[in-house]
Amino acid sequence: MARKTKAEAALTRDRIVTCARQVFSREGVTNTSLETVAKEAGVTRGAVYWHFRDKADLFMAVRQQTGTLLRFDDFRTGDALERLEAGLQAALDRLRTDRQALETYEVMLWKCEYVGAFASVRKDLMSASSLFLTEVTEFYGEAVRMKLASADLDPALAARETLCFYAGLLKLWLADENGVTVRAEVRQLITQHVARRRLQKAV
Amino acid sequence: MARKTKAEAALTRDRIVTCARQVFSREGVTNTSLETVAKEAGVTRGAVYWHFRDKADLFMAVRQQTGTLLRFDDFRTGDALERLEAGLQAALDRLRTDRQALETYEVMLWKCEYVGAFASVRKDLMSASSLFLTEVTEFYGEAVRMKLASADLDPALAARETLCFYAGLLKLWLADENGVTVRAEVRQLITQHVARRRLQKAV
DNA sequence: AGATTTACATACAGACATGTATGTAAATCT
DNA sequence: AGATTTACATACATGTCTGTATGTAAATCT
Repeated sequence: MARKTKAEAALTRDRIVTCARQVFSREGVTNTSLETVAKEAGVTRGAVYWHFRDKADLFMAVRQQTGTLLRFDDFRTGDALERLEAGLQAALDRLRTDRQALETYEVMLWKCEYVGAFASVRKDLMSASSLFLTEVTEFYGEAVRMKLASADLDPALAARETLCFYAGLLKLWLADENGVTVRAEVRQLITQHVARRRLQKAV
Repeated sequence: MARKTKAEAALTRDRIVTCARQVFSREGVTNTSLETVAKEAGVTRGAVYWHFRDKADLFMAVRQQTGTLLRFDDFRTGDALERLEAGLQAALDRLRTDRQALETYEVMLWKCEYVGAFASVRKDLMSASSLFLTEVTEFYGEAVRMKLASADLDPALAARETLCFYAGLLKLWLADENGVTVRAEVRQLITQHVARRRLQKAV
């Protein structure tokens, strides 16, 4: 077949990744055949196997294309607890407004089996959790030092609770299609969660 | 083949369910073939198809065999917050001590794609979440009435936060094989989560 | 300008899973 | 005791997916 320009090839690759995400989210990772992805992208499996080693590799590309939801570095203003809340709110905001992010995370949390080649992805997720813990522990440490939070707040333990809260919130938010469980009140939920750690400000 | 007694047949069915759970947890639901399950159980696919319509049906049986983790009704002593905590602790205790429960929940949370015939299972899980909300909202309502918690604690909102916490805790606990993220401190985590809702008892 | 890659499409070979149809001997029913 | 189910095992028919091998015309390199 006629060889494509490097730029065209990059576009093809990107189309494959985008379509893979959509098919994954419709049919689940294990059930999607590379044939389906290829057709959706207007190419053949030849193109898919040219750009990616196998389905697991393609899955990694889907994750990378979307990137990470939570980026506390984006928030530099306000006290530690305000920055923590801003980061969490922004993550959930992105799910609400960015369809790509929504699809990717729905695949990761509800439509993927972490087995075989995908077991390593689960370890990745746990590494991300460890990073989360480090960052949030830092926030709580600062909050205690600045007297925003009670002196007997254990930063590491509180961070773990926040991690659980966040993980569960993501998972439930994605599944809560009619909004009755958590979707309608995400904002308040996050605000309240952080506020509960603040001194003298029971909610 | 020689017909089995009703009792023998029931044993066969149970063996199939047990083996299905193990294979699911090893290979993921989508990747397990009924042939593998059958072999593991010492029968042929004929037996599997006799007892179950298809893989989804078998999956339901696996869930039913294990039952539900969280049963607040088991705890009748203590105040509302104590009963809530006892329920949560018991659920995580069961994961720790009951291998069957552990396998089932690992399958449900990490090794199953909620797509196609399994989409309805996700709705089941969300229904269970609604029930959780009802029960926990009741606990918090009682806590407020009994002055265990601040009067401006919103029971419904607090219950949603607890739901997120619990969902995330389960998921992370199951993935945290080396215990660094949450497994080592589950007990404290739960205690702290509930305690934070109690008046005058910051942790 | 010629040599070499590249970016795919096409073709091939094999494995594997599913659902159903059929067979059968013993358990259960009447 | 005979008729009927039952609890499977066996056999069949079919579809689907994977990975690789090969072909090819145009980009890119020198």
